[in-house]
Amino acid sequence: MDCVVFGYDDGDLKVMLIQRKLKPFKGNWALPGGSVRLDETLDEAARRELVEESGLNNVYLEQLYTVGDIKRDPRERVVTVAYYALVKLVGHNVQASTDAENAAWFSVNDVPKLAFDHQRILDKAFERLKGKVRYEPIGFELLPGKFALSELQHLYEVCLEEKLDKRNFRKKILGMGLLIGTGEIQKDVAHRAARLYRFDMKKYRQIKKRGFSFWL
Amino acid sequence: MDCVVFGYDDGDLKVMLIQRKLKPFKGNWALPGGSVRLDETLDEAARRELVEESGLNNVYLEQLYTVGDIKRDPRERVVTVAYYALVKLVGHNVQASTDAENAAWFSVNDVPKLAFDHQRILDKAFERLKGKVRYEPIGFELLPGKFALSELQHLYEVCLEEKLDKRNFRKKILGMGLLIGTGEIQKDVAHRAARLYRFDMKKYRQIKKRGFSFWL
DNA sequence: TATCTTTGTGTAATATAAACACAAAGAAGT
DNA sequence: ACTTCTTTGTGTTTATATTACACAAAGATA
Repeated sequence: MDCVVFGYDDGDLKVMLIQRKLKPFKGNWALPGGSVRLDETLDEAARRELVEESGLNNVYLEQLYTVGDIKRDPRERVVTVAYYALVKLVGHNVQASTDAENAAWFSVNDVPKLAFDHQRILDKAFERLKGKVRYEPIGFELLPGKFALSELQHLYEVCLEEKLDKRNFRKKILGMGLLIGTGEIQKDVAHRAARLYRFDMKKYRQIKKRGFSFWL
Repeated sequence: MDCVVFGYDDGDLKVMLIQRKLKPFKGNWALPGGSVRLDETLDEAARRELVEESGLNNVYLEQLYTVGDIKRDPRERVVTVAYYALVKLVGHNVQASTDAENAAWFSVNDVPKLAFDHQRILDKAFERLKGKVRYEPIGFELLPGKFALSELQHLYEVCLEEKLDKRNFRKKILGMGLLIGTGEIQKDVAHRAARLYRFDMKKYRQIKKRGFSFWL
């Protein structure tokens, strides 16, 4: 079980990596992961690992795919189920390192050489995120509960690797009626403060049942 | 490893099932599947199973997801990687049964009670097919090499579970420039014979690289 | 020759997406 | 107090894509 943990911080999409302390690829950076216990489902295992390695609870988690190439682990044949997670870095004050393991966040576009086939898994996870962020409102999982529209737009630009038009973006996202103005505004910014919104997940789930589809 | 094998025949989307000869769920219908050997990748295992159980070679095959619920097999904890396959039933004259196993094709909308959690897997596979058929040209994997536009449209209607407008469908699919008229027409039909087309996979792969995206 | 089913074709109306610029808020510096 | 700077917030026009819709002719059958 391996997990690609994405976070968004400082206007940049990050991924959490840990430095291996054990033999194959010792010292290399790798995706956090572990073994699935006999008394837990795959999803439970992924969630447990996430708590153990990052202290993060209650995050968006989704199965990615399963890799079973014969030589992916030099020692023996290892099949791994890969997951990816989206976590709210800002404000959550994540301790990236637990267990005395060396863990850190890297920009997805500037990742060191990874152990095993973890780069391939990371690529696949990013691709999935890129595809899914358009038709499911998962981008919000990476932002704090309250955010400015410009932050949301920038997140989308990073995930999609493409520039978006400000007015069209706002028209579309506000037109869906899923953002609620909190009445609050940004603080401690060196320019005009933007209004803060939150995503109305409850409403989304309701209208989704009635055939609404998110699209950006 | 389990595999959801879809076929399209008689204007209907079918799925291949085998009747279990062994203990848990003996006599019940189930998805074809088997164990992954130590010297083969997951994809190879799926392909091998497919040949063994249906004689089918060279089919579209894709990993679906991995299920690891604790009690899905009453005997012990079994994790299975589910695949789905799209096969050209018409003309290929598939022997659905090999191995003295009892195998048969069922309409996806009229499936008997399945062993294990196979109904869930089937549902998930159908959902994936439904989603993917719109943005990847995988529908053609279910049709014979040469087909009439009305057949293609009907296949899409079955996969998407929605009626399509004939003129708009033809406009769009022909407009992509990926169908080649073979010059041939239908034979042995009790009405005006339709022109036959084939899908230009080579061209698709080329223009896909240049950013073209299939959409229906 | 009449009947039946299915093919093959175009246009107008509507909806969606894309392109585009500027005034005002508010913090920082002078 | 004033100027400068960065960022917010807002509509309209144009182009493109999607939807809705009907009928003549092909060819098999009786």
